Amino acid sequence: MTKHRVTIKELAKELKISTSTVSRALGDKWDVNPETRKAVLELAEKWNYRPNPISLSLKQQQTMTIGVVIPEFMNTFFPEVIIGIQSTLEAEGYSILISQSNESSEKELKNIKTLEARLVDGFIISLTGVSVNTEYLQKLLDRNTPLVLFNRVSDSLDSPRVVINDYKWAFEAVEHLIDQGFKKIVHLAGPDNLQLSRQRKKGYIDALQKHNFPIEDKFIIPCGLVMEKGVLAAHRILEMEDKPDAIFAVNDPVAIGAMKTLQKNGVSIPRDMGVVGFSESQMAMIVEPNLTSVEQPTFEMGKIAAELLLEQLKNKKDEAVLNKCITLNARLNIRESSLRNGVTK
Amino acid sequence: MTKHRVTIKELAKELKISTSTVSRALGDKWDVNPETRKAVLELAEKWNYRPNPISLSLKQQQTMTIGVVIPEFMNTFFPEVIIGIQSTLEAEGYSILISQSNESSEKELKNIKTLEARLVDGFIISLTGVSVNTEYLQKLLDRNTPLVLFNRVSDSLDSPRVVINDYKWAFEAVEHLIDQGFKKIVHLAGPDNLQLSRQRKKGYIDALQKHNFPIEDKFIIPCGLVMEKGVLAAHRILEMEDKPDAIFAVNDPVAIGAMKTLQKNGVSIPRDMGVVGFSESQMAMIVEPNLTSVEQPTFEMGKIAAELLLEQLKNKKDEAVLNKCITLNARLNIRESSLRNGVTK
DNA sequence: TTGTAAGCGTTATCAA
DNA sequence: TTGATAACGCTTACAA
Repeated sequence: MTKHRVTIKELAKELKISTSTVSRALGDKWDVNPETRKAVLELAEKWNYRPNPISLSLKQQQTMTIGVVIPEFMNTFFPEVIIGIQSTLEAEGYSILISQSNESSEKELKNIKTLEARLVDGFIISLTGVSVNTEYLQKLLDRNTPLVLFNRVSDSLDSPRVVINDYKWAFEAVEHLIDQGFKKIVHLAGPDNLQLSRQRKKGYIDALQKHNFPIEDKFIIPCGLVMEKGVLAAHRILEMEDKPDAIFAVNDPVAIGAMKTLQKNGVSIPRDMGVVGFSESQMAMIVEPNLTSVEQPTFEMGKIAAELLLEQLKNKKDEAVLNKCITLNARLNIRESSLRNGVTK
Repeated sequence: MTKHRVTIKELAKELKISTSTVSRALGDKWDVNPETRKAVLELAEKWNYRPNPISLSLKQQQTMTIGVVIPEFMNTFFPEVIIGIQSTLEAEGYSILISQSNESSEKELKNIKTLEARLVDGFIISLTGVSVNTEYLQKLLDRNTPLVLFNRVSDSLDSPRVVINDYKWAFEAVEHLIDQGFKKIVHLAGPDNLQLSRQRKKGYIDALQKHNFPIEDKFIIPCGLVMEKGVLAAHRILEMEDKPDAIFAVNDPVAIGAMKTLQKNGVSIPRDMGVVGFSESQMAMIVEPNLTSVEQPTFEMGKIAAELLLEQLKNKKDEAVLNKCITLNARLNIRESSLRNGVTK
C-alpha cells in the first residue's frame, strides 16, 4: 500500500508520458488517444489516484467550501436547517464550515473573518440577536461575495434571504389565543434589532388591534431568545398586579422557560395562562402540556438558502438573483398549551 | 478598495524587492533588514494583505482542517461536544468540517471518504450505532492518520479515545432504582455493536446481580438510540403480562419516548414505573416528571478529544499518545422520574 | 541582507 | 495527439 498520496506526476512517470497528457486523460478531454486514456485510467484506478483539491483550489481560485454562520446550535432549529444546506451543497461537491457565534456578535464577526481568510466561496448566515455586523457584511456584498441570509436577517442588508412571514404567523398565533377566549395577552419580545422580533411583535400588536384589544406597553416584555430570559419574564409576570391570561413568546425556548416557571409557581397551563411559542422545537412536543407553536420548514429553508447561494456562485452579477427574498410557508401547530375551549378549526 | 486579494507578489512589486524578502519579512525571520521589514509590514497592513491558506496548504501539505464525524446532531449532546472541540482547535488555527451521518453507516463511510479526499489533517469521530466501518478506519490508522474517537467508540479499533465509564454509571443508575425500591427493572438496550451499549447493559446486569435480582432475557429489550424506539419499547412493555416497575434506558431519547408513551396509556411516572435515562439532554429537565439521567461532561469531552488529536498532529509516531484512552467523570442527576421514596443521599 | 529558483499538484496555453 | 512551460501564492535552500 502506498502511504503517500499518488500524484499525476507519478502516474506520468510510470507511464512514461507527460503530466499534461495524464491530466487530459483524467479530465474528459477530447484530444487524447483512447489507448493512452485507457492506460492512464487503469493505472489511476490501480494506484487509487485522487486529485488533490488543494492544488485545484489554488489553480481555480475556489475552495469549494461554504461558510455557514449560525448564532447557536443548542436548539434543533439550526441543525435541522444545516442538514438541508448540506443535502444541497454536498451534491454539488461543496463542503461546509460551520461556525456558531454563541449569540455573541463579536464572535460572529470573528467567525466571518476566519471563514473569509479561509477563502470560502460563499456564506450562509443567520445573525445573532444583537447583530452589529451589518456594516461588515455590506462590505462583503460590495465585493460581490456570494451571501445568503436566513431566519435571522437584517433589513438594512441587501442580500438574498430565506425567511418565513413572521408577521403573518405571529398574527395568526395571537388571533388563535383571542379565539380561545384569552383577553389579556402579553408578548415576550425578542431583540429589537432583529427583523424577526419586530415582525412578530407587529403581528401581535395588529392582531390585538384588529380585535379591538388595548395595546399596553407593560404587556410587551423585552426578552432575549433563550430559555433563561423566559424564566425572568415569568417572574415579572408573577409580580404584575394586573395579571395577563396568555403569553405569546418570540420563540419556543422563551415560551418554555416562562411556562415551566409559571407552573412551578402554581399557575396552571392553559387554564390560568395560555401559552404559544414560535419556531417549533423538538421540545414543544415533550413539554407538558404540549406547546402550541409555529412550525417552520427547517430542512427546506436550508435547501433553498443553499440553492440561492449556488445561483450566485454560478452567476455572480445577476441582479435578479441578488434581490431574491424567498418567503416560505409555515404552520401553526395548535396543542394543549393554548386550548381553553377546544380546537376551533 | 482593492477587490482582488493582495498577494506577496504585489507587495514585492510595489516595494521593488523580491517576493522571498517579503515572505521573510512577514514571517518572523531573523535575516531581514529592520527597515525592509518595517516597510513590508506597513504596506501589508495598508493593503490588508492576508496570506493565502491554500498555497500554504499546498506547500506544507497540511490543510489546518479537521474532520468531525458524528452520527446525528438533532440532540444537544453532539453540538455540545463540538463546541468543546472547536474551542480547542480554533485556538490552534484549525477549522472544522462537520459531517453528520444521520445514523447511517453508509453515509458515515461516505463522509469519512469525502473528508479524506479533502485532505483533512485528522479526524474526530463518534460512530453510528450500526457501525461497520471499523475496517476502513483501521486502514486510516495504519496510514498513521491522526484520529480520535469519542463517546461511541469501537473496541475493535485501536485509536485514542475519550469516553466515560459507561459500565460504572449504568451500574449506579440501576442501583439507584433498586435503592428506590423498584423490583422489576427492564433495560432498553442500545445496538450491541457499540461498546457503549454493551457496557451499559453489563452495568445493568451486574447491578441486578449484586442485589440478587434475577436477570431475565425478556427484561432486556433491544432498542435503537432514538425516541421512536422508546415508543415501540413502551408498547411492548404495556403488553407484557409480567409488568416491570422501572426502566433503565440506554439514553434519554429512548427513555423519554418510552415515558411519554406509558403516560399516555395511563401509567404514572414514577409511581407505577420509575425511569432513568442516560446522557443528560436538555430535554431531561423539560419533560414531566423531570428525568433522572447520567450527565456527561460534553464540553470537556470535546476539548480533550481535540487535545488528543493535537498531540498526534504534533507528534505522529508516539506510541504513548496512540494508546491513550481517557475516561472522564460523569454524574447521576437524580430527578422525579425515579424517586419513589425521596432522595437517598 | 537580499535575490534566484525550485517546488507543492494541477491545468491551460501554445508549440511541436 | 502529445509535451514543454507557465501559472496559481507561498516558502525555502542556496547563491550572491
